[in-house]
Amino acid sequence: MFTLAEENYLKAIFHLENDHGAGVSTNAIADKMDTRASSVTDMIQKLADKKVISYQKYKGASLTKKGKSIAVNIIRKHRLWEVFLVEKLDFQWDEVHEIAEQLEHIKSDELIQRLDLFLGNPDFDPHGDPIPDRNGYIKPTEKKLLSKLKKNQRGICVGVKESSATFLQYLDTRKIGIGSSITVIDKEEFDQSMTILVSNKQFFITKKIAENLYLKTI
Amino acid sequence: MFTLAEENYLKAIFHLENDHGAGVSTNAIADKMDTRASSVTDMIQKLADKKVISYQKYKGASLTKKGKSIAVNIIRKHRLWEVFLVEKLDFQWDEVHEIAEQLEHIKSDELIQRLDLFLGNPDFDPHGDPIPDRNGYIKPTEKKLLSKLKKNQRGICVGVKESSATFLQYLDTRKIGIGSSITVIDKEEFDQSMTILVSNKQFFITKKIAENLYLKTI
DNA sequence: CTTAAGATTTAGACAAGCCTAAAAAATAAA
DNA sequence: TTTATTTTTTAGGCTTGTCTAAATCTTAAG
Repeated sequence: MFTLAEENYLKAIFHLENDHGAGVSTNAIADKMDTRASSVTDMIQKLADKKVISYQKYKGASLTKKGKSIAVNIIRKHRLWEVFLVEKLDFQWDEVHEIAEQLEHIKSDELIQRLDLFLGNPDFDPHGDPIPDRNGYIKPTEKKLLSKLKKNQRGICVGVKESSATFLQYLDTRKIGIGSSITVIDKEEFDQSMTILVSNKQFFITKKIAENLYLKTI
Repeated sequence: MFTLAEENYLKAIFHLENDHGAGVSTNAIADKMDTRASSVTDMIQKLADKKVISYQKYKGASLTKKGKSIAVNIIRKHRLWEVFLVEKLDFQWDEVHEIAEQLEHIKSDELIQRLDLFLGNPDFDPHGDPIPDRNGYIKPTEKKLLSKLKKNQRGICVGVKESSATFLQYLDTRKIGIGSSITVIDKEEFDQSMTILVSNKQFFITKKIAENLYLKTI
């Protein structure tokens, strides 16, 4: 059995490997977990002893099969709970992350199986992230960052990369959500900023925003 | 904010005070928490510092107003989650206690308020225990232990005192649940055992069973 | 190739919660 | 009321997960 702290480290390492390729540095983990590098070293040594990551001094860490399976299961729980909070309890999509961070650590396979059924076996969470199935399989989705689109291309918003409350609220005020159609009206070479069209309104967005919106191009 | 361990101590002290009157002994808490008396001493000193219990060396502990309010809130959460598990996820009443022990520590007032609404503001949990309202108010219920009934008296089962899985499963096999009509056919002076009638079947039950079933007499 | 900068690890400390063993206080028994 | 028993507390230690400061390794620069 794994402690809350261990589970959080595994989850963080999973996300880091997913975003920036295998082999995660101590500092990268410390950054993500908002803790000190020395604390990370302690923990990854423990996780290596438990065979959930492979690790060599000074060479970074990466999840073993077992570690990945644990991490994916936590993510599955997190995303299912988010669906519950939004679909059943009428929370807004920017309010659910923190609560799901707690709920994801509840230990009961039966509970998650039943929750999944109760929610109708959803494929995506409220932010468009895919929900791993019971075996840890994550359906691959072809999605592209808005920042990769060129002038005049368009797509449907299928997810967000960041899911901080502030970013989601930013999107809300501009009526951008999962399913929104987005067209690139103009793109500035210099700073990668864009003018986009969303439901007949034009918005100016920075590179940072465009790098956190996933689209399915059409 | 209170840690998981602190919350569990407060809950235990609340239940002990409820069952056996104010002023709870160190050993009683150690027993309930399945821990050592010395650990209890450590913790109640800490809780006293935090003003959630009043405590004098060698004299036992009792909850302050603040401590009681925290304990009742945890119990409220526990019971609401139990309703959710049984009503929405189709768990059996003997399967929910352990999961609710985890869920009761999730921190979000908004969550509980919405959960309460989603469940239709239930008054009782699946074991017949009253659910405290948002202000910590527990509706007083007139209920009597089956063990207090005399020969030929009858009542409706409104709750169980114990809610261990083994006891609840014992009741299930005899088709005894919330709402069952129970009549005392015979009561043995010597050992307080009883013969009872439940839905046209007679059962022999020991004193211990009778002391864990709450009835509303009619 | 040698040094400086940056990343990582080690060493030592601390708080929370638990433990065992021993001391002290309270209670029951003689 | 004095002794024996039980209860409770203290003392000291252990683990988990964190920290700071110092040491060590890696890498980038000259």
